[in-house]
Amino acid sequence: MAKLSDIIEGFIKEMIEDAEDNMIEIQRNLLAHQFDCAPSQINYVLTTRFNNDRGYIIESRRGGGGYVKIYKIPISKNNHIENILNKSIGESITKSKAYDLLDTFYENGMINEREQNIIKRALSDRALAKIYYDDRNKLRADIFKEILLVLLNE
Amino acid sequence: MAKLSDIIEGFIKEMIEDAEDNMIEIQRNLLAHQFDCAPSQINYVLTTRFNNDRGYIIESRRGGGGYVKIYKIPISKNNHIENILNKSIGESITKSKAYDLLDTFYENGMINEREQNIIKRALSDRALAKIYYDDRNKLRADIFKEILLVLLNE
DNA sequence: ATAATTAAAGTCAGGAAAGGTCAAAGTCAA
DNA sequence: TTGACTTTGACCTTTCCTGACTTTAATTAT
Repeated sequence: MAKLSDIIEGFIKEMIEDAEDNMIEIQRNLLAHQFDCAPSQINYVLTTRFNNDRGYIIESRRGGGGYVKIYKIPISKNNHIENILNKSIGESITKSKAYDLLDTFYENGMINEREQNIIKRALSDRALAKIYYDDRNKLRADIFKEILLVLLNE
Repeated sequence: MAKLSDIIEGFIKEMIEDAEDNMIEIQRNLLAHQFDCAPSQINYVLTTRFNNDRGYIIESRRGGGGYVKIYKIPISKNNHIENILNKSIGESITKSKAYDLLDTFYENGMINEREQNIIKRALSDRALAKIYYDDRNKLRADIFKEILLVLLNE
């Protein structure tokens, strides 16, 4: 008996395959109703199956006319970066390692100076100062991977 | 099903585009009647879509012969960012408010699309998912402010 | 002139329609 | 039988839209 989450995952993936632009828009409650499950299970599927490690970006809005958009980022250009995403960054990354990677990206012409500055600021200890040291590197990894998907896109 | 408020927003923006002096004058009740909605919905659209942060100024008069004037004001980059830094962000900022500001930056040519996407990813709920909801907006404000400093110095 | 009437626009609380969070309970394989 | 993964439900937040009530200004009647 395949697990429901797997079925929903497959269903969403098919929808994305069929879409022209690697993006779909769903309504959480509607989908939950189709699969006769709790709406929050849709969130579970999204966070476990459509996360940034797997190359997906999610955007959503609440309120009347709300929606959930799922983008699949095509990563073909450079598997070098794919490795970085999964191996060099992983669960956790220090500031200096992150900055090193960004320097490399800059030298390779993947990002310009201004982009480099923006990303460094976003990952800086100052920006993340409120987070306890133990958790900071994990958070930094999350933010970095999310940003990388933008750089990888196309 | 596009939301009515979005449709009204688009309609007003087109009117402003077509105007020579970046200013239009409307009548609230008339517009409400055109779109078959409550007059107060026009106010809702004005306050959510044509506010200061987005670079608009509203001026109106009640009573017979009343009117609503909407001005689009040209915003100078540094001034605008400083205002945002001082007034609109503060200790804490929601995702949707931050995204809204970024949309305005983009529309005014202060950032390009890729920069917009990078910053949106960095401030997304996904990137900050590990942080408990209550603290997330505070962290988002910290990161956003750091990033804005980069945009200021160029 | 003053008062009454009419014609605007503004405010605000609240309902409805979405999606989000988190912890507890359930399931299942090793 | 324990630990990882799944499922659920109670509660929360955001966004949209409306209607009753208020305020202000112009017009008309006295």
